[in-house]
Amino acid sequence: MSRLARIRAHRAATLADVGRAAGVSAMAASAVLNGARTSSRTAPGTRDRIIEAAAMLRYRANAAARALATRRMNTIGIAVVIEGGELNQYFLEVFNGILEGAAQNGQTATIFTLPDWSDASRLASFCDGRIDGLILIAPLLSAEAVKSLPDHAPFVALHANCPLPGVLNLESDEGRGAFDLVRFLIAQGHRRILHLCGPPGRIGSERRLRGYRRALAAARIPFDPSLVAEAGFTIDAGSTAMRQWLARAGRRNLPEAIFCVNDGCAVGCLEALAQAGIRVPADVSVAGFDDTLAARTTVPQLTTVRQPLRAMGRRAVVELLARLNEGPIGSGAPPPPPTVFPVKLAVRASVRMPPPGRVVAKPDA
Amino acid sequence: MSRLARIRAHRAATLADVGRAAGVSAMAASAVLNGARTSSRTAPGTRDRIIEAAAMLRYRANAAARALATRRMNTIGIAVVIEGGELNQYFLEVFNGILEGAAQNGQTATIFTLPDWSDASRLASFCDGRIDGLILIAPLLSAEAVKSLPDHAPFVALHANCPLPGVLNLESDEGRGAFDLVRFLIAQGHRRILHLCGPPGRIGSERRLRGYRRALAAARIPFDPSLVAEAGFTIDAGSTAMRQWLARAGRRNLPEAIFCVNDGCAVGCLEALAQAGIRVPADVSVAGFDDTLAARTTVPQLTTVRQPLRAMGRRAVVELLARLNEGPIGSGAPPPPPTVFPVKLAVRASVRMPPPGRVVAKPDA
DNA sequence: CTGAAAGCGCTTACAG
DNA sequence: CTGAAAGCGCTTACAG
Repeated sequence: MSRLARIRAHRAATLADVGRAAGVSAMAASAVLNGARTSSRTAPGTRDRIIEAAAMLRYRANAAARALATRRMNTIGIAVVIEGGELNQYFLEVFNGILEGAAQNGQTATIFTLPDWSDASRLASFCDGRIDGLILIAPLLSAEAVKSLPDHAPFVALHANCPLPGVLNLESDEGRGAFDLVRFLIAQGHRRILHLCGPPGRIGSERRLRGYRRALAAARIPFDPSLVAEAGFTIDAGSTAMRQWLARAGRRNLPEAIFCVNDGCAVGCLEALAQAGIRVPADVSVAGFDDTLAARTTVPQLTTVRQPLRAMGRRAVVELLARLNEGPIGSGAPPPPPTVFPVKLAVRASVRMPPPGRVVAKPDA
Repeated sequence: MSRLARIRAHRAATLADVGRAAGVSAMAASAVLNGARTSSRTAPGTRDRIIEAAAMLRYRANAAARALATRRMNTIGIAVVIEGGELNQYFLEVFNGILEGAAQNGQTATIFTLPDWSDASRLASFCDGRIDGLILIAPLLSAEAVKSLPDHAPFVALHANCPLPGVLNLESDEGRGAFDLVRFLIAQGHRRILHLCGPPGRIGSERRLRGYRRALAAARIPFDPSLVAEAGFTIDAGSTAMRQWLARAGRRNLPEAIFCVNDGCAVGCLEALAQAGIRVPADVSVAGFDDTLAARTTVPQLTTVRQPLRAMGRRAVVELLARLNEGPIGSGAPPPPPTVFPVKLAVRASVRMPPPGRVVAKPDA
């Protein structure tokens, strides 16, 4: 196809076009423009002519052709479930990290959204050459389902619900975070602490609940089952659960503090409290978990537990690329040991501080 | 390569593998498995054998090879600037819409993040076959810069700062939204209305400011330049601007209402007011713009102007695909007329309602 | 230092 | 109804 015809058809210039313009073969052009290894094999004069021709024609190597030849698309896939039709804030933070990591490594990221995790074959269908590997965001997959996934693309998971064969799992020390947070609430003088917890069967829910119970035990505060109410990870879940709890327990039995399973839940909780005319933190302290953007957009801002979600996203990319370069591991392999990221208390205005001068008993002294 | 060797190398099965297993040519397999047009050209028995073989081998058409042959990757690119290292809430809403639209049309989406809009050649480098077209999110590009973009991939913009040659621009009726919002504030009895505005030179800032001024004029309220303070589109910008305004004007000169250029700015404004011990809406009403998630995570929730950001994201996908199928338009073409989406007032608790029974003068009666 | 050849895995006319 | 051939645009050995 002539250059003119190509322009008519609005096609991008090819290596052959560049070669022709520079009076060399497409191959020589390839070596100069894209070859890392053989970049010095070309004579300087030829080299310059090729580079000039490429610039003039605005040559860009076609990614599909290159991928076909090299078996690398330089694209990372991200599989995430959209709940309630919305990407949540947790994902936004992780995603920021993944994008950073990808950019640093010359990769781009493609998103695959799923209605739920029930259909593992949809995951398999993503591994068709569009991506080199896949990051699973908080997957609710069984080990069995993972075995049916193709083994020519590596997988890395963030906050997987259970160990997955051959899939590296990045998690954070949620139990510790919940423990530290509740211990902090106790240190502020609170003893009657309501926990709006997540759905059962979710590892995140369970770890946070266990951290709550351990902190109570450490302070010798007896566990009161009526102070645990099932909510969930969304704003709606938080506001509904809080409203129901208030209706049941009555306003006179207000807890001193509320530990919500995540920031979204805490936002809903704040909403329900505001509607009931209950002030935060004057009447009751509220805390969340995750330290997503939502924790800084509430007024008062939320005391919460910071998960290093961006760092985890970046790390997921690095691990994926490492696996890609190592070659396949095989889904018959045992789950690699998870990588656990530390968490950190983020103290903000939603928790009432003890009045100055008042001596507060150390919870675990 | 034999099937065994392929397994060893962890390669996916190819059309040739499927053909071999079914005793037909790769071509026949292609017609059955991927051919839309010629799906009935194959004899039923052959057909079944091919389908069975494909299932057994877990065949997936290689996307890179298919893209090379068809010139379609079935992937949409999204170009967005990350400010302050973070994707903002505006983008999250638009992105949700794009993902929905993409999923409905069998497309996936790839994100390209930019540090700023100064380097149009980076945009060009995305159009290398990885994507079929590009959606520009709030681009700050000159018409000149757009002319240097390749014309073998279509572009669609959301909230472009100026008309872009050959690029469809989706915008919303921001001026009208600001007018309606400020008229509403006036209808609630407010006359002294502070506007925390956006940076100059940004079309969004200017349209909102103009809407504000038109609403004042319609109610015969004289424009007071000391009631406009430059803030910006972020939480920090809002809180800084509000703090400075309070320091300058003094607490005795509090406005009756504050119209913030967007929700993020309003969150910052609420923060500054809370720190100063000023109650919302008892002491002052506050309103935002955009109706992002942040508008529902503040206490009290924000009165704001709803932009149909998700619908706009979905539409961007549809328009892009339409252009893709029509064939190229050429960057010499004049900017197509923009598509303007309607906006809608979202009334929430952050604006004080007039006491019941009190008669409020209609602002434009 | 340079080019002709083969191959990546698919699709699209074109023959039979 | 089915297959052999050519081509998409690149890279990777292999000759000269």
